[in-house]
Amino acid sequence: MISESSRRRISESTVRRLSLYYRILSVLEKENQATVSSKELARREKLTPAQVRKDLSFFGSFGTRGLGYPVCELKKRIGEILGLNRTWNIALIGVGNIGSALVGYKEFQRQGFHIKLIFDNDQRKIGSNHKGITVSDIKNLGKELRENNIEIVIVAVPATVAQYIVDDVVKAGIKAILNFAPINLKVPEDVFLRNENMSMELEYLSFARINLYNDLGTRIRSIQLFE
Amino acid sequence: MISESSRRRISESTVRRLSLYYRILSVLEKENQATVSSKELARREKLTPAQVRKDLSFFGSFGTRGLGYPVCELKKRIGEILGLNRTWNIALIGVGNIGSALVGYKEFQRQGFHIKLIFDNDQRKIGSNHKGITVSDIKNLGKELRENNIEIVIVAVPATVAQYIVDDVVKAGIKAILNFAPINLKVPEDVFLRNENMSMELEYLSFARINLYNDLGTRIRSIQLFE
DNA sequence: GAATGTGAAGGTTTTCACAGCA
DNA sequence: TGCTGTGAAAACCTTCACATTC
Repeated sequence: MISESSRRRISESTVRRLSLYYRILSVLEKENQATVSSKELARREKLTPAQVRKDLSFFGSFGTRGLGYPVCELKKRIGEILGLNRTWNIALIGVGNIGSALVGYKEFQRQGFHIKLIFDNDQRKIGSNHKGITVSDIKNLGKELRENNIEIVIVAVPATVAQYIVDDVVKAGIKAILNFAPINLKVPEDVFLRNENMSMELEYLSFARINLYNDLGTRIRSIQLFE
Repeated sequence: MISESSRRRISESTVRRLSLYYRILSVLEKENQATVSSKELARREKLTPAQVRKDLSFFGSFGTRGLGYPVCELKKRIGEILGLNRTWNIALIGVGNIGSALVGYKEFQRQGFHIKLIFDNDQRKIGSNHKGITVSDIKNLGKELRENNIEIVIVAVPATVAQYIVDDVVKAGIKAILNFAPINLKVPEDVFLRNENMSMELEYLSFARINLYNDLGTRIRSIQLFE
C-alpha cells in the first residue's frame, strides 16, 4: 500500500500533514476547484511548496507539470493512504465528559470513523442511549468487541482505571487504541497506541506566552507547524 | 525566563516532552520518590536517556551526577518553564459537545487552566449554568474578555463560524488561542494559535493499521513519540 | 510559461560517547 | 560506581534548485 516509491520510510510529520492536505482538498472539492498547485496548498497550511511536493512524492506522482494536482483524484489517493476510503468500526469506552462529546463528534463520522459500541462500568449509564447507541456493560467487552468486528478502540476513562481497561482491550485482540486518559499506558509492541493529550496544547500556549511573547526574535520555529 | 543557557532555541518537540516529564514527575511526587534518573524518565516515556538529559539541559543543570534529578525540584522548575505555577484565566467559546466536555475537564483545573467565562450564541444556552459558570452572550465578548483579564481563549464552535469568532477574539486583544474547530484559521503574526485536531490521531492510527500492520520492518520511527 | 518531481544541500534534532562529578 | 552534562557524530527532515514535462 506504500507503493511506487519502493519502501521509503514515511515520517510521522508527513502523515500528519497528509491529514491537513486531505482537509483542504475536501474544501476545494466542495468549491468545485479542479486543480490545485503545491504553492496554493502550502499557502493554506503555512508550509513551503517544496514540502508539499516532497510529502506527496513519497506516495507517487499525482500531479501534472505546469498545472498542479487534480483535486478530486488527489483527495481520493490521500484518503486511500490514510484509510479514509472505508468505514472503521470503533468502540468507545467511557461516556463521561469527553466520551459523550466524542459520540457526537461529526468529524469522525465524516471520515469513516464509525462509533458502533459504547461501554461504561456505571450501572446508571449502562442501557442508556447515546445518539442511538445503547451503552454496554464493560464486563462484556471482549465478547462484544469480537462479535462487532471492532478495529479501533477509543479509551476515555479516568486515568486511574485506564491501564486495566487497555489490558482487556489488548486481550480482546485490538491492535489500535486512541487514549484520552492523561496517563502513560503500556501495550505490547504490536499494538498501536496514540494519545490525545488535551492539556499539552494549552501548556504549549502557556509556555509561548511566557517565553516568547515579548521576544519574537527567538520565537520558536514552526510554532504553527501542524496547523 | 529562558534563562541560564543563554538563549538557545527551544524546539517544539522539547516543549512537548516537558509536558510529559511534568506529568510523570507529578506521579513520582505522589509516590514520594525523591530522585529520578534520566534512564527512568526515558523508560516511562519511551525516549532515550540522552534525549531527556539534553531536553533538561537547555534550561539549566538540575541533576546531580551519580544520583539523578530531585523529583520535587525538577517538577517545580518545569512547571515554571511551562507556566503551570500560576493560574491562567481562560474563556471558552461554544458549549456544544466538545465545549461542555472541556468545562468539566479536571486536568485543566489541576494545571492552573481556569475556565472563567463561557460564551455561546444560542439563546437557549445563554444564561444557563455549566459547572457553576453562567453562559454569556457572544455579543459581549470583547467587553467581558477585557473585564475578566482573560489571557487564553478556547474556541469550540462549528467550523463555519470559527473564523468570525477568532477575528473578534483577536480584536479583543487576546494573544493565545486554542482552536478545536477542524479548520485553518488566520490570525496576525503576534497571536499564538494552536489547533487540537482530534481526527488527526485517529487518521494516524488508521494509516498505521493499513500501512504498517504486517510490515513492522518499516514501522514508522517514534510512532509513540509524544505518548 | 507554469508547476511537478527529486537529488543534493542545508538545517535541525537525536543519539553517541565520554569527561566530570557525587 | 553511577549518572549527569555536553560537544561531536549520526540521523532525520526541510528547503533549494533545476531538469523535466505539460
